[in-house]
Amino acid sequence: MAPRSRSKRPARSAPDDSALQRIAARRVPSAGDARSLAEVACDEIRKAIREGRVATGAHLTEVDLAAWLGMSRTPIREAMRRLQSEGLLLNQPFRGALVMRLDADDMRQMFAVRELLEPAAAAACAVSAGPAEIAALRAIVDQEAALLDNPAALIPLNRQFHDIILESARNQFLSKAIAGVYSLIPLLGDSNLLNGPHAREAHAQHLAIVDAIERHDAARAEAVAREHVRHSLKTRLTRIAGSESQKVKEKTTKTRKR
Amino acid sequence: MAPRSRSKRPARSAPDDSALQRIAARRVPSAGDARSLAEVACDEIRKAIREGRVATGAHLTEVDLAAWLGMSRTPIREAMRRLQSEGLLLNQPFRGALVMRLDADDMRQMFAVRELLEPAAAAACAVSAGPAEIAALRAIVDQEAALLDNPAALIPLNRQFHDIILESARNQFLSKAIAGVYSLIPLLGDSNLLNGPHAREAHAQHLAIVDAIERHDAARAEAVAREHVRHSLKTRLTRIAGSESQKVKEKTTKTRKR
DNA sequence: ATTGTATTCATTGTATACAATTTTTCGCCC
DNA sequence: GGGCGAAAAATTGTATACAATGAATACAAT
Repeated sequence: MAPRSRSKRPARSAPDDSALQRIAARRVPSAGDARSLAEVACDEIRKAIREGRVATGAHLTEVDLAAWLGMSRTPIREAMRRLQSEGLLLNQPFRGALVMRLDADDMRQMFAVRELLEPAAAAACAVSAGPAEIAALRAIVDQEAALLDNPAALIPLNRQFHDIILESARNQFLSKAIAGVYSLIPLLGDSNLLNGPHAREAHAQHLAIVDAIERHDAARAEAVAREHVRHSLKTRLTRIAGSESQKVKEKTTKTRKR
Repeated sequence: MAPRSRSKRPARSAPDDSALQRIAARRVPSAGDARSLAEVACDEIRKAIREGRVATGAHLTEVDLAAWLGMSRTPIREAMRRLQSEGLLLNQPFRGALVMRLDADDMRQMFAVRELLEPAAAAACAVSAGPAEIAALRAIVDQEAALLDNPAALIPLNRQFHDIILESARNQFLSKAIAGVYSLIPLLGDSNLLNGPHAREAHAQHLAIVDAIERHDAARAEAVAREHVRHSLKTRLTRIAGSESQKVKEKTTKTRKR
């Protein structure tokens, strides 16, 4: 037990100097950050899943992840438990955790729930949104209009848009239910917004939703939101059908690591 | 296959022989139980909340719970994290976790979500339920009819009824969304089924739902399920209004400290 | 060769020590 | 008496050692 004098959390002795580890440590120690390692681990694993660095169906164990992120098993355990309860990981007792994989049927189930919840949120928002919230929504849609050819910028805007609607709906249970579904969207692969025509239609629907909310027309907001969800599912299913033939060769280029 | 040590989790050196600890340890060691202490802690804390042994708004710390249940902080931490993500506990950094308290407005929000999800589940069940599932539902409703004056027996039946419908709906995301809401119902206090007249109406509605499901009449199942949720909210709100005057003396269960 | 059994391995569960950070308390000066 | 700051207490975060258990494997007997 050497009395190591570790000043701060960030720069631990990391024999593993992979890029991921450094990204994790770069969380600006100056500000009153104080993020726990468990949170860091959670975000890193989420990001790795979202970016496809760990394939769906991959086998993750506590020791592997601990070595990978340069921390002990304790925060890793906590992160894995959280990701399991979110549904991103599937616990396989004594055999590691699997990165959840969703097939087309799962996707349809997910969108069936979104089709229930998101229109209800839009309707509730139309009822209770104040001027500030409407202005915020309008601002986002305006930014979208200017960035229609920049999918990378569109994605966070889209998230903000839906977050504001959810907040304005003023129903914590509705928010939590939708959040539970949203957290699994990364498992579906790339965002629909990378598809130009889809992004334009989505933007038009966002605009129609904001218009309806501004007029406090709950029925209209609900209807457009429902159409928005349906359109999103349709695009995804089309993409799946289109990439069906390419699936085979993708297998070969998959993770060669570990 | 049992020539080896049959000792499950050998009674750890527990200087604390509180009643709760023994109850936790008495989880039939004969079967292939193998429940982790974290699960035990989770269930014990849930039960204590449900039975009102810890008041809503109470302050729980890791060390207190660890001493209470006779285990180390590690499994307690895991249990608390789970309960926090379920929404039963609210984390107050460095001040312990609060047992969440729901007011009448929270209750309305919760039931608004139930009114979205449960009718959808009933409708989906009406579409996809097979003979076995319909028979199971019918059996439960029959048992209910015989136990209308025994609320304690009615409560698990009610839970089974809704669980079967949820399973038959064959949508894991819908199930998870509803489960997320159900887990907070203990925070609302005693079950509505303790109220005789309500129990009878609820039973009649269950019967109507099963009839609709058996005829695969999704619209009817959905409508009755919606009415079922609304009725449940109405009963709860009436009870709150009625017990409003008694709230003062409930304060006595607070924890004494310092 | 197959099957039953013992051994080893991999993985997870739990306890404990310690570090870090926050809240609280207490003494001090004004 | 009331702010102010430092020490103390309380609480949580993290690492690590070890125990327990499921899975895998080697090996012997038939």
